[in-house]
Amino acid sequence: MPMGRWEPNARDRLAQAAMTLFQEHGYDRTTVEDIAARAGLTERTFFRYFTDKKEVLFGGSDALHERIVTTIAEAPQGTAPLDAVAAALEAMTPFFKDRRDHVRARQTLLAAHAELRERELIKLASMASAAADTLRKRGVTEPTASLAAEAGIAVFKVAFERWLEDPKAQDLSRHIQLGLDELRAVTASTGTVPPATPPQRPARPAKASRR
Amino acid sequence: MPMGRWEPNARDRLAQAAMTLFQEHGYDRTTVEDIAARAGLTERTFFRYFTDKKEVLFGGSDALHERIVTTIAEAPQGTAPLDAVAAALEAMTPFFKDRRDHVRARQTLLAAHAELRERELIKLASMASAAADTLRKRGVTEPTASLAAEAGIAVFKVAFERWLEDPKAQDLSRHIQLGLDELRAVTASTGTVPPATPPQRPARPAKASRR
DNA sequence: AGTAGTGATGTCAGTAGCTGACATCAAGGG
DNA sequence: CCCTTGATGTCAGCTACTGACATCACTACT
Repeated sequence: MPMGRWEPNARDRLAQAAMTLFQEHGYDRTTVEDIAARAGLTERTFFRYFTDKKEVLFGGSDALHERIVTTIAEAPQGTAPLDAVAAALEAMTPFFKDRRDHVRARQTLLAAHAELRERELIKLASMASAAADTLRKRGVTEPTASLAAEAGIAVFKVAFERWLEDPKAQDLSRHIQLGLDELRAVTASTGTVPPATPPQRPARPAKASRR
Repeated sequence: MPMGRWEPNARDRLAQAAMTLFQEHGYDRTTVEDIAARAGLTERTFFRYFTDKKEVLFGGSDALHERIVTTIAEAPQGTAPLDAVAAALEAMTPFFKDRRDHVRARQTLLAAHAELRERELIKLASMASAAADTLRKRGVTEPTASLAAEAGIAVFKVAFERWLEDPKAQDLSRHIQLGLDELRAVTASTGTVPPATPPQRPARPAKASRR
């Protein structure tokens, strides 16, 4: 069984080399050439696999993207938009399960580099947009589709962050559920008519005010 | 009254020069040197005012940021989190009023350049984060604060987009109001129980490759 | 077998975004 | 009148990224 002319999995090798070097020497003190060299390739080849130096940290995002779309597309007839989105968020969790440490290391990098956070945000936005598209194909109209999708991503962002920090290490899935509940609570009973009964959590007892 | 040694408003001149050149020749065929030259300055000086070539398109964002924070901080005691955020969104609208054409031209640029959209997204995220901080100072706990803030930004994104496309040219303010209402509708009455009546017909699950 | 094609990679040269270090020079204060 | 200061200019350099072209093992077809 002759091996190919080149070592296989160039893409993965590059991604791994990058992650290692970023952690060892920091993001900006690692040049693309360094990464390529460590993977046994050249800079030019790196840019054939990744459009960007940043992109090397976002390998799994296509798979996530697809998972979201198919999950929403396959939701049972009559599922409410936000429930379809919730199902999609749920369907994302396996990608992170048992990888909390790895994910956390990645987040540390993102926290230190705005350019990387920018990339993360546009990936999330692109997922929201795809989710909205899919909802629209199911007959959901605007602005409902976009709002359900964007709200879902908002929940995911918050849940994800809390999952990473959770000392009790509860499932991401659990945090998503909590986030959704909290979103419903936050949007319920507000607007022009204040609730008769104060919600929960009065840090400072205050008189009800209207707007 | 002798003028200063240099023409005043270097920053504004740079921003204007950039906008003009971007529209005339496109974003990436305009070099920073071009921009600086048109403003009667040098490339080096450009980078003293803007960290980035991209940043030159995001001049007003600090003012917006501040407006959000102060509006939330000054909301009456007892205002529900989402209502405080809604007030902040409302307070942003004057920045755009009567500038729809200019804003639209800017959006055209963003639409064509992912790097610019990334920057826009991180600005919005930073506003959400600031809004959440301010809510927290008012005694709102996590994850309520973050969710209210992120949901608010989600509403703003959708409202903003619809405002730009609205053939009836209704106020941004109006679109925000509609967005908030729709958000409340989307999050209400959902959860585990789907509605009895199915919505409209979905399109056939089609093969679509994104990205 | 011989040959032509294909695909992943390498080589090279060039552009432009961005930075650090240092120079300049008018305005204002003492 | 000198000294400081702040906005700008000059210069050199790094590196992310791109286009054009070369290479060369492997494949497929004749």
